[in-house]
Amino acid sequence: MDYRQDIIVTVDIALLVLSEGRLSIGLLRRPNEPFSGRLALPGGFVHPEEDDDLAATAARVLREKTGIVSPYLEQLFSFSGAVRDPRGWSLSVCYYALVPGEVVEASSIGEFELVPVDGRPPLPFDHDRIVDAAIERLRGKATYSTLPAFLLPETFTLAELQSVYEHVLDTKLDKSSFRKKVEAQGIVEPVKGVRRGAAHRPAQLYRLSASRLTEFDRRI
Amino acid sequence: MDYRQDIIVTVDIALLVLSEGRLSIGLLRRPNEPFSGRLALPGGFVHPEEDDDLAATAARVLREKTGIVSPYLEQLFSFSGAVRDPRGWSLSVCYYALVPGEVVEASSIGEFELVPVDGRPPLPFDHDRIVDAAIERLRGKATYSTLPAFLLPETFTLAELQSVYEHVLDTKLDKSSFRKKVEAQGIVEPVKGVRRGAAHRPAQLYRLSASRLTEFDRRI
DNA sequence: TTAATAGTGTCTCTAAGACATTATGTG
DNA sequence: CACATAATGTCTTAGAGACACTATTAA
Repeated sequence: MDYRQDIIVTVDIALLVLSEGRLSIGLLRRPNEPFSGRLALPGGFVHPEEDDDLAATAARVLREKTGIVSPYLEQLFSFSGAVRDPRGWSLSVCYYALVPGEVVEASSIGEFELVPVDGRPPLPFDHDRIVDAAIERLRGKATYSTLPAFLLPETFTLAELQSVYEHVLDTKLDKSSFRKKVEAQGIVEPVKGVRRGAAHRPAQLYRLSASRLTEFDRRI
Repeated sequence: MDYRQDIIVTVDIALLVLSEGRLSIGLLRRPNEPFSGRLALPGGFVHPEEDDDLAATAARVLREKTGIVSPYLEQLFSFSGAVRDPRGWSLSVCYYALVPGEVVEASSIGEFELVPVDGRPPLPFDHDRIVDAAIERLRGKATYSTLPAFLLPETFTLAELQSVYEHVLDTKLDKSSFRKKVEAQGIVEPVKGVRRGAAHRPAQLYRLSASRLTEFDRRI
């Protein structure tokens, strides 16, 4: 029995970066049809012989198309249907990646562009829905996890950490409350070194206590 | 160009029900190979001609295989890889459904079985991972949304609502605090009628203010 | 010294938790 | 009436928010 179906299976990746204080998305100019020449999310086909699973596909596609190895790559959602791709009934398993700005600047290649998510050009396929879903996921998890910290380099100051939460949640947070929360949840630990250079008291550097995502204590 | 790939695309559904006070999963005895005769999640192939998208596939498969039309059906995760299905490299887009016990009893058909999630038999494929992911999703959302209420019939008492949260979260909640929370979030509204029959004061009946999932106010 | 941000302390207010009290039905 | 659960109130405590105050650097 032949189980092959007429479904196009792809992986697309929403690469989120904080660039110049704005939440931005990584886009590539498409070299081929459909939508040749348009900016779109990096994506590609699954290579069953090469990829153990779709997470491997996502990491490979991101690496091959942008040169980036992301410290945070999570499955977002699978988008599907008859009309989202002009080639036919398609299924795109989408991932989102959070990357420090420094990583993008160090390893970006070719036709790669960072565009602020607000004010981005309309994207082909249903890529706008994908970007919106990625932002919503990031926002949602930001209230109860260390997720936004993955937009920062490995060490950071508490002011930088607060700032990234503020940008992601699009709100101002109180410095004292934020620090008390961070302290209570034990999500960061100080490292040797301070950030100096400005005309004020230097700031202690920290890193995440756990290298992977941690969720805050929650109760109903 | 032929975009067909050697990937088996299926949809599987984790049907969660509160049955006799225990969180349970709906299983079907498989009529065909692989794993013929074993209890497994309801699942099926995508029918591109018939299904607008995978959500439609999920609803159709659930209806055809169990007779159930679920009031809550949400995409869970896509599981993939070379080894999870003996037929080859496969991709299963999984959904989870929450259904009131009454709906299952009214419309179940054939070889359908409800099994408590604790103490279920080992499931074929990677269906145990899928069930675990569904429970984890339900638990996670229970702390900040009305999700557990979809395990109840349309009208319910506050004691029943509290009980379903307690079963899902596997914890005891304080009656007074729970009611204050429910009141503050405005997630339910009273309907005409009370639940009587026991030797004590009758309980007011309520329903969800919004027919769809609502999330509680959260802050970092 | 001044300006700027780092870092901490204090007060208030909201809400969760523990637990008591009143309300209202059935047997 | 007895008794069970519904429904509400009270007190305590934890934490968020607002904001003041001290600390430490570069210019």
